[in-house]
Amino acid sequence: MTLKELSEILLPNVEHDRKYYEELYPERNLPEGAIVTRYAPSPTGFVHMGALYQSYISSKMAHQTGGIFFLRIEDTDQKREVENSVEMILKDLKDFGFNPDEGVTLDGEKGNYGPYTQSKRKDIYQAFARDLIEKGLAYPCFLSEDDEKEIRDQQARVKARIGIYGDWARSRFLTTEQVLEKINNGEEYVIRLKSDGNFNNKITVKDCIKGNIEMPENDIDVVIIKSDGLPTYHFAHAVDDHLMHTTHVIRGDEWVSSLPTHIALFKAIGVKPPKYAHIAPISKIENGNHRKLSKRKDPEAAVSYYSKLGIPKEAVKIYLATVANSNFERWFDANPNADINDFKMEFSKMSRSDSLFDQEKLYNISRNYISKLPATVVYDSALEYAKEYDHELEELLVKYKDYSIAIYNIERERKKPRKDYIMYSDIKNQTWYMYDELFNPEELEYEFANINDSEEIKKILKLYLEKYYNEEDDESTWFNRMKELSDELGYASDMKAYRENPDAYKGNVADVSIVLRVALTSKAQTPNLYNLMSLLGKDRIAKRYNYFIQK
RNA sequence: GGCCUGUUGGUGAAGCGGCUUAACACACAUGCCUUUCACGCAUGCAUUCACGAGUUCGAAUCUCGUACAGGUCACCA
Repeated sequence: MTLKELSEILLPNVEHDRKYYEELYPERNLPEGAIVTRYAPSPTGFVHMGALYQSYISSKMAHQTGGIFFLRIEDTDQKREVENSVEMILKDLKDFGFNPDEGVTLDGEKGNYGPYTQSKRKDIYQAFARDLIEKGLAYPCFLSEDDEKEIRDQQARVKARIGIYGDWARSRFLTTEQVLEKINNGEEYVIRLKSDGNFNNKITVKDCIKGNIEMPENDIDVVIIKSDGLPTYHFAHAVDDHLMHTTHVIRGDEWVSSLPTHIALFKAIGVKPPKYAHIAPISKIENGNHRKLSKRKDPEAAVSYYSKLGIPKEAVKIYLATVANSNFERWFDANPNADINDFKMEFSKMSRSDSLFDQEKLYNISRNYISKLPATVVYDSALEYAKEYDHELEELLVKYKDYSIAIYNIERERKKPRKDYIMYSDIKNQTWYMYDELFNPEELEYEFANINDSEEIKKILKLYLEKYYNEEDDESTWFNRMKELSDELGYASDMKAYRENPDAYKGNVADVSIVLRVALTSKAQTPNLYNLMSLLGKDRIAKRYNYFIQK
């Protein structure tokens, strides 16, 4: 019996042969230097920072070279599949603007190199596996789970390397007759690579990020087709990235140790491996040790965590860019008005070791990002946020659109804007007192400071309303009136004079202004009082002050 | 245990043989400015690049060893 015939018995029902598929997916016609990358997640739940980071780098590297970024779903382990994962992945990629040019998309598949879901490519993998069997580069293995355990135990006993290789790969030595007999007995089998590698040989792989990595050559007879007929990750990677003409495989560095396997597989298939870029993980520190950010253990690892907080997507992107390329921040400072997509990302600037996820830094970036936004954009984003997470805020924003925009505009659209909000969930905490619906004096705690005697407070408020407040005043007039008020009541209007001789006064204009501020908003710290007063208007000011005067 | 990788301040890190008495940013601290806060400005914050040895006129940068950390050794990706 020929090997070809054997391959047909081993993998029956294969529709096409390898040659057919090679012709189906010709070389891509791309400009010189264009990079083809992919993001190839398993559908196992929500997207976390590490995955987002990876997809960012992949899409960026492809797009800045005029290449292709595609999405492939690696669902060859059906036990681990989580429902709706693909939808979640797609949504996050879209929200962040890491749109795949090809592959699985919201409205079906796109591109000429599909299918892009591995479970739909079974025939392709089997065609390639048949080809390997035919060439004597792969063989069926009938080792059961128990057999493998026994081999492992024995290897441990004699201190040999663990694995199915060399003489340990017992099914390698089966005759065709024995193979046929086992099949007839209904024994299950997998297809393994018949490795011709030597562990004592060294191979060198040039990683785009980590540089040259020297490793022993693979001599393990890795499984390429599982007993359910689906490929292992390793084999699917080799076949898919060959057929889809991926130029750069960008993935987490937990994969570097399987590099020898992958190199061996590409060699068996007879094609040149793609370039590899293994990115270091984003970690957190726990009990003094670095630990990769985990989907299960770290809620702050979920991309959705930041949506709930109202951190703008752009800010997250900027943060990821600073982690990805150490020179990004410099560039961003130098080009404050540039589109961050114009930044040229480079593999050579990526860290070889893991980075600690720095929430403070993310928040700082977010704060700066929001501070530079025009008030109308802050409004739109806040509304979008409120619609999903805060309906009370949503109602207020809808009802008082222009008013809200005016609030956000206080000390905003200028060179050095205020930086009040880190995230959209901060907005209500910092502006609630501007809305009568949320301002109920009976329930408030007023944060009076130096001046807290209620008679004195009454006196200040009363005099201010009667004599010094005028809605028409511009800011400097308004401030001068406050100074006059201070003088009349024995508070220093000149801070320098006060500092030189504090005992000569009851206090100073700052103390007085705090009374006016707290009585109006209940808070000791607010944006510019003049602006707040202008927005609240005469009637509301009088109403809020009279609450104290009549108390 | 084998194989691979990494280790620069509280954090992200730059630097990759002399221009480094270690850049920049975040955080922190102090002061100034100021009607509060925030902003802004100024200053401070690693005598030293895990440790030890070696190469060199010269090392954070090259080599070796040690320690520590991470990854990986599946019919999971």
